[in-house]
Amino acid sequence: MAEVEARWAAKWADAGLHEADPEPGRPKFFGTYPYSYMNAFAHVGHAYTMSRVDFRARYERLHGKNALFPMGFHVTGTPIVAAAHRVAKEDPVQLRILRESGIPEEELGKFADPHHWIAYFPDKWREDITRFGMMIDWRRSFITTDKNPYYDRFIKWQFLRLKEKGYVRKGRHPVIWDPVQKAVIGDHDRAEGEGVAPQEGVLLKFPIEGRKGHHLIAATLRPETVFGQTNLWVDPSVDYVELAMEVKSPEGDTKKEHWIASRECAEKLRLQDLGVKTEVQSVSGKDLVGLVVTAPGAERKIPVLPASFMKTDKWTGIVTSVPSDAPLDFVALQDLKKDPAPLVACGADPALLETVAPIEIIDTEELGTLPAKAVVEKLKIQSQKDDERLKQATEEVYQAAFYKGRMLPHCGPVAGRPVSEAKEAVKEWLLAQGSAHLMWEPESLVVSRHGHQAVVKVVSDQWFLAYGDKEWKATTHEAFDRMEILPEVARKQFHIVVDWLRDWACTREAGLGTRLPWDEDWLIESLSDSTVYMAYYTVSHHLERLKPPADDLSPEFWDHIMLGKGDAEAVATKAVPVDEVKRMRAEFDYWYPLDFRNSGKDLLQNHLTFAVFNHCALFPEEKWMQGIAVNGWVTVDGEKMSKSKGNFITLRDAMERFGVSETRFAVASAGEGLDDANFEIDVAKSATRRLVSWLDNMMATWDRVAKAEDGEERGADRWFASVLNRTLQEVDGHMSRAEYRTALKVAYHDLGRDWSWYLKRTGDDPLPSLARQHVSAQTRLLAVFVPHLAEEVWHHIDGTGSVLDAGFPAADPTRIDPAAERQETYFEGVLDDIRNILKIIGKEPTKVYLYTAPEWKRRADGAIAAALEALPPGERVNPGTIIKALVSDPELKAHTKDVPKHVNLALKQGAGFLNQHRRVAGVDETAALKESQDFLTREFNAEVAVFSADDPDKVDPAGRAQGAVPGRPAVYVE
RNA sequence: GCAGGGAUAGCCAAGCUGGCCAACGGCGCGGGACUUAAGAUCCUGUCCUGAAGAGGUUCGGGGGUUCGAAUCCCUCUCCCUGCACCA
Repeated sequence: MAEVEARWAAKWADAGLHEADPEPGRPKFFGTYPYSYMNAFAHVGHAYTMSRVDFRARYERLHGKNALFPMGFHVTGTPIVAAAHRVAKEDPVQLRILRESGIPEEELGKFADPHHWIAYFPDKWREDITRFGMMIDWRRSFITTDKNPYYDRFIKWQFLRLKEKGYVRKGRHPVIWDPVQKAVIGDHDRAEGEGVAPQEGVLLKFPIEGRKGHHLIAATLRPETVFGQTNLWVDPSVDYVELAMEVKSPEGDTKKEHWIASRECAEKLRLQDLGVKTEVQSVSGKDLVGLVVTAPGAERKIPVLPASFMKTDKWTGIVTSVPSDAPLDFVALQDLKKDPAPLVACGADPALLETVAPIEIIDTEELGTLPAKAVVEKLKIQSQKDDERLKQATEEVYQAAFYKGRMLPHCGPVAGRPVSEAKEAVKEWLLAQGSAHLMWEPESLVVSRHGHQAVVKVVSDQWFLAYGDKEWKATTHEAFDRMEILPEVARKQFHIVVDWLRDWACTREAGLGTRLPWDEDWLIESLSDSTVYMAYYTVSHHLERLKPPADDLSPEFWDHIMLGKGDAEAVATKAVPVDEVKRMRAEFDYWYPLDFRNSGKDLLQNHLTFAVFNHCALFPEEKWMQGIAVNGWVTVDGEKMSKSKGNFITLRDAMERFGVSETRFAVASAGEGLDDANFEIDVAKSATRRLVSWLDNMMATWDRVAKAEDGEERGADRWFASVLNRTLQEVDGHMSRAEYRTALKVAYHDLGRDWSWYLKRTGDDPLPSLARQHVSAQTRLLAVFVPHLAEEVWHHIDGTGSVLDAGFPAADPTRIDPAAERQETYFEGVLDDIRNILKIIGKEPTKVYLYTAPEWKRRADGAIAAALEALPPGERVNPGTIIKALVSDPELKAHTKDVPKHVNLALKQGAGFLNQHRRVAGVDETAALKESQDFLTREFNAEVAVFSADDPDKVDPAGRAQGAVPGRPAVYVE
């Protein structure tokens, strides 16, 4: 088989079979796979997803379309650069990853250079994918970033135009930041805290009594609880700092203030651009204890008390205390009241404590109005050091308060409102008063690969794609409504994503990429430079051929190619003359819009949605994307693929181990729809003998029937003709809905089984014309899945052209014959009955007698069925009425005695009766069985006699014939 | 928590516009044929009972609608995925 595959792969390459050029007037199909990131080899997951496009492209081509499937390679972003950097530093983990993917030891060093990655992996991908038989037009391939000046110009054009339309905007944006390296820490650069995002807290300012303009600051995640503040906590053993600030007021002007917070906090305030001017002095925590401050929101005087539970590197190092709703505050306060020594040690008056007590602010229903107290008592928390249980308690209080709680009447502007609303409202209210600011902190600990604890920096000149824009969203919704989405359930998901998508930070400081045309300090981020590049495929091969200076590709050039704006003459250059400009414009216009894009479901909420947004923004409606298909992850034998489990299979491994066609077969069988697909090793392994025997059988069958003439048509022939033609219709439907696994099941497994049954039924004597149709049709169906083998068979039976251009096997609807199929189903039912009897009596038969039902029962059943069908819904049959009607039928007069019994038997089956009656409609049971007598004799190795119960000469040693009913002949074996 | 999707026989997995469903198909397992043998292949069986084609109990738990429910409704339990600035 490997020989067949290699031979055809070479021939296809020579003939340029997979290259597609515009053919005006011929319908086209343009399908794409989102180019993969080039930091590793292709694995079976990639193979699964790209095979969806390959199958579809082949299917469309069989249907006569001019099908284009191009593929590029993505290198934008930081991972390659970061990985190369790690190689340079001889990071053992990184080196092991490369070694394990099969890179020879002596070449490892080359990977210290990012450029080696972007040269090496695209080559390997192309090799693997070509061998895998993907129908790709490689002339159009390219890589991203400024390493490809043409693509670079294209992306610049895209961003320039997006900006003009107001879709690229500048704004502030929090990022996870390494304060020592002074760099953003992406997920892949983290030693700890993968997936952790910045979290917004509300920074509260507490004016110190008697010191105008001086504030202690504390942060809270629950601004709605400000009404319950009773005190502040500071750590007496810590040195805080006093900062001179220039703070933005809500009105927009700046105000000079002094803030006191932890030393670590000061750095964060700087990074977050909150207005730090200078550090005035260091302030001992001890000196802060005993001060009186005004609690913002509550506008109440509260004391500053000592505690030791807070960490100076979290938020401000000062904590506002709400003992009613914060278990930790409650416990700390309890402890301090029990033993005021720490307070006294700071020289403060223990009398301060007298006025401090929890204040009810929220009715949580299940936990009452003092939820912290309730939970602390419930969990029996004794100490403020009991971290584990305090965390649990806090979580429990929050759940109860946020989702079920209501603010009590004295809570100012939010009195009576649900906590879930109050939270946001209080935040806005405090901000508007100027008594609060926003501050960010990582949700949980993040440590960079350099070993530094991350903080949050607010980038102030960050560029965004305005996916939050209402009108843009509306247009995008419209596009999704019109698109073909497979599977259909994904459409709802897309609409949801469009709704919740916010502005997207689209620029980065580091990595590879295209520079923002108007602000060259910034690089366009990888999910943003890949949204409309499918359009670039339509001309990339021309640019590679002409090799113009990159400057020829002005924004106006792209306007003309992509949008048809302006004159070809105006954008033509020496290297790109007018006729070439026209050619490219025409080619874009021919292939666009994109008909189909297939990706894994992980890209649903970012890349795929972005792509539709951007198409809507840049292109006129008729060039919007037409179709998207989404597929699930790939598991191997039901387990998630992972290097550590040792079940990670690259595409080249798979082809090496199982073979090309086998891999394609297993990948097609792996799954469909949004559920995870399962690549089964056994399926891949056993595919060899399956496919070899398929190939041999097709060839042999063809040779046998190629020139033979048809004899008389038999029931089995009509049956198989019907099944075959119905199958062709079904497969067409499944393919069009991207149900490739089902398509393969029906086209290969089911049809193959039916064909075997047909051969068996006819004693290996198929009708030659039908056999020819079968071989020809199944070969063309399988050209989608195992093209090399199908090509081999096709060449054998036809010899001209590729199977890809042989046309999708059309069903002949006139050959679909439900009666013939009913007859076969009937016959199989009889077979089952006989087998069942033999199984129960447990002996080998020597003679089998079959008696079909007498005519009068058939007539009676017709009347019963009619009566049942005429029955108004909800009413029960009255057997008496039917019996009366039947006995008055002159045709049934002779059987008056047997009618009641028959009717009762029939009605006892309930709904089953009607089904069975319909199943044998139009079947001549006696003829059907007689025709199959030879078959039955072979099958049971016994003499088989068929009689009608009406036959006066029947042989009926056991008197069974009377038991025959229509559809269920009586059986007697001896 | 929010959003979306699930729960089917030993496992995987169809069905889910209500009746043709004891429930497609695959794997696994039993029996048989072939073979010196193993493997492969083919046939056959695989919820329980049954010496005549039958009956009984099943499609996460509970309740309901209906002549009839794996399929519709309610409810409970459990599971998966996403909640982003990362390719």
